[in-house]
Amino acid sequence: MTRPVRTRIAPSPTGAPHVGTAYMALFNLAFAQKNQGKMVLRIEDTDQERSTKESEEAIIQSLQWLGIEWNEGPDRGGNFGPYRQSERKGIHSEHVQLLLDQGNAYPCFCTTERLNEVRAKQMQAKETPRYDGHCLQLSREESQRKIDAGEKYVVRLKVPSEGQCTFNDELRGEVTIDWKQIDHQILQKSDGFPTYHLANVVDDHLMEISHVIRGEEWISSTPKHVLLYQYFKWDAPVFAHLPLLRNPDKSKLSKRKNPTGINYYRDAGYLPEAMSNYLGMMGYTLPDQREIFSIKELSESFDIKRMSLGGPIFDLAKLKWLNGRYLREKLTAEEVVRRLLEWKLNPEFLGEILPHALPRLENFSDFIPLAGFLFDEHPVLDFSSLIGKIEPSDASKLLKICEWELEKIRSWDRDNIAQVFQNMAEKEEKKLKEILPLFFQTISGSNVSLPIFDSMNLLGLDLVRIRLRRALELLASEGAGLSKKGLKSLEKQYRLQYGDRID
RNA sequence: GUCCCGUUCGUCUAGCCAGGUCAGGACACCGGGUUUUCAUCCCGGCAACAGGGGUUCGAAUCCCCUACGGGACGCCA
Repeated sequence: MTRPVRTRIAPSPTGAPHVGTAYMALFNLAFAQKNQGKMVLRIEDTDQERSTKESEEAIIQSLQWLGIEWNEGPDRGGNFGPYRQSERKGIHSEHVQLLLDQGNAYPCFCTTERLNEVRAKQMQAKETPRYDGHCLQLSREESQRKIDAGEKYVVRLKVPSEGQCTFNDELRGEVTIDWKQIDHQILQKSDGFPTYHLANVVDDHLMEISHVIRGEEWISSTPKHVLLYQYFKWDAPVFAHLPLLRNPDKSKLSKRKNPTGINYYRDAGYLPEAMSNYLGMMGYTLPDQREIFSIKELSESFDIKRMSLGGPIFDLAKLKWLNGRYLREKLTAEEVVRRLLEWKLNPEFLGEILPHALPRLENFSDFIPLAGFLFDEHPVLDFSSLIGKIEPSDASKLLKICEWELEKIRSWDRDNIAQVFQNMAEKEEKKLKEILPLFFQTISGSNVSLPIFDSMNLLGLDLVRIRLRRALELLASEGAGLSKKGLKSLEKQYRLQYGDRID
């Protein structure tokens, strides 16, 4: 008897909703639907430092925008809850305890410093960095004494030191990895929260997930998961590792090189059905080679074996073409009008713009030239207007720093944005007035426009970022860009002056 | 560096598993037509089996090696 098909998507709520998440979700959904199964949304918020409620809400909202529906999740319940890992901490610790009792896991008291040293040494010796088993030598009594004395510790997975692990990947067949390559993975952090590996395996099992369909990046840690299933004496699910979406330079899709936020595409005026259609054709083609299809059509004929394994490059040009076809062929004129109104031509958004525009208006005709850039995917820039009186090389530097600094903003609002620029002017020992024209041009493509901080606030980080990048590209094409070396030294200097970057 | 995964036009891909069609389609690009402009639409063109070796009458397809690309190597997921 085969078990009912249950798939899951397990995003970590640590930032803006990512197209990669949507990509995986789409195929998990298609697979579940094709097999009369269910899809679960599980929020993996075991990283207490970075997880936020806002991010969780944003992820749920943007997946829904795309038309991706799940059967069970924190927002709608189900019989296998809770669906938020932070609420399952007790379950996870019980399982960690079980492993400790079995002797398949052990407490580790090593300091970060020691671990770094060991790692560095191994790298130098051209070995795969791996925990050296230092605390494995501790007797149970010794460990207990340390714990009782209040020493901080983590729990590590005991991994065989010889032999190899072979598991089956639904798309690639057998994959074999030496146990020697596998680290004694931390299962429980010193804050008592489980790591991904433990929580993921335990929850997948308890939620009766039959097929784990996830990104290729997980292949190398699958042996850890397989081992956990063995230790717990559970049947492992079927694993299928999908290719990763790529930047044009073939590296893993990243916001530094591509808009990766789902909301970017919404805000830039793409249709959700075009977006999910486009994602569906990354690495997959319907048996009849149709290019225009809905999630429902994708699901009806979905065959996971048809996935291609080479990482597809996320190409804006084709997405744009596809979106155009939806606009022209799939929607009626009335529907397009309605969508346009829903998008940005609604009283709420116009109402937010108006207070900034009104003092500058003499008649309605003035409105569009003034505020049009808020509706652009990005404005067309002109080199000499862009740099104005500023040194071109300074311009590149400021734009880059601005990008890094804006990414640090926890809550995107006018005041926090203004603060970034105040701070930047101070650190760069320039007057705000001197550096701002550059950003007026970058954001609006003009120096006759709305107040810059409010404009940025209205645009949102994603749309601001692409403008910064466009400006940077223009400068580079005029020979005023940052060289690889220049970027490196700028980053170093930046860290000193502004603190670490956030990725 | 070590291990794992991958590789068909610039890009997304069909074909591969069950060897035998001028390697097909789409985006982009170029050219032509329709359109009072532009866009749409239509027609045409450019363009790929990473390299080498094997198996075979025959290899994009099966096997091996090399190269290249990617991913993983965190008290992130």
